[in-house]
Amino acid sequence: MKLTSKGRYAVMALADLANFNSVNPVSLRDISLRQGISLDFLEQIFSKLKRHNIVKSIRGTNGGYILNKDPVQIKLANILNAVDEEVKTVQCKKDSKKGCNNKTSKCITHNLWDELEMHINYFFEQKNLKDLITNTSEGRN
Amino acid sequence: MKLTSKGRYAVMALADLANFNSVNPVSLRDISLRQGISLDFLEQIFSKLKRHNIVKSIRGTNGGYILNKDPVQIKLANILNAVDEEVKTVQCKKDSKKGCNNKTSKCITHNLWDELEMHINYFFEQKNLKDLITNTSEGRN
DNA sequence: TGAATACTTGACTAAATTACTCAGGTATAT
DNA sequence: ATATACCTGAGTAATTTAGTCAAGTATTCA
Ligand code: FES
Ligand code: FES
Repeated sequence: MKLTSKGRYAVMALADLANFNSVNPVSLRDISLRQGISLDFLEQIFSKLKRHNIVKSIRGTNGGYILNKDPVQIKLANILNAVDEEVKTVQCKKDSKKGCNNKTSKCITHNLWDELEMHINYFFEQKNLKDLITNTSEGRN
Repeated sequence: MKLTSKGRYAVMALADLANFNSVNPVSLRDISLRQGISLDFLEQIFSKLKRHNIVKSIRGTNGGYILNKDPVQIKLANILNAVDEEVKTVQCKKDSKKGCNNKTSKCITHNLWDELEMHINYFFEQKNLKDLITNTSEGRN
């Protein structure tokens, strides 16, 4: 049960972006250098974040990305969903009547895993980017 | 962020075992057939469960496994820990001072992931095998 | 205008992990 | 004796992850 780099990097990069939340766009190159994340990988990630309207892009010299919404409105759930990081606790198909290993009904543990999934998703729904900025006690806002 | 088969199967198999919680041991062959899990894979899993004193084994004809404790005392956390399914939300070393990507300090998202890890582990601490047997109605204390 | 910057896109690949299988063995009941 | 069923370690195919690589396009500024 672990978080992928893609998901972690997406949040990390957006936290960086939120921290430098000035009028000026922030280039991926800067984020790459500050956070030690591969530029090419960041590009993949931001392409998805843009498609999900979490960031806006500005091309050309002095271009970069800026947040498309107020940090408080960007939930962790939105970010992770954008980069296809999904919480998956069961093997069986969600909408199918079949259970694990193609059995004809849902198994005895199915409800448990559903509960777990909800439990985790609740966390992602509660937390937003703003929480990440103000939590650092860096005294900046 | 997903649960591995090993972890899911371990819980599934123990739930099966708890359901047939008679005086007689339950063979892995039976569990394999009932739950559709590979026998060889089950043997790997039960070897670990036994090493962690979650089950007891009885060899020979009519042998099998029985629970080593009352189902209410077997927490999900114990089971998952036994089969090496660990919750891992960060990349950085837990006890090191270094952060992600070998940076000199913990990154801005570190606390968030720690919180998430605690949030998930809390779930695993709360739930036990008994919850899985007497389930059906959401009798959460 | 032209060079530099920085976003855009898709394909590709090495490394790691997962989910097993396989090939032996040992203990016990009948 | 034989069948049953636990026990152990090594090996391996399939999948996923974590990127890289290559070839663009748009914008700014000197
Ligand atoms: S987890 Fe859904 S049927 Fe087993
Ligand atoms: S998650 Fe621990 S330093 Fe980034």
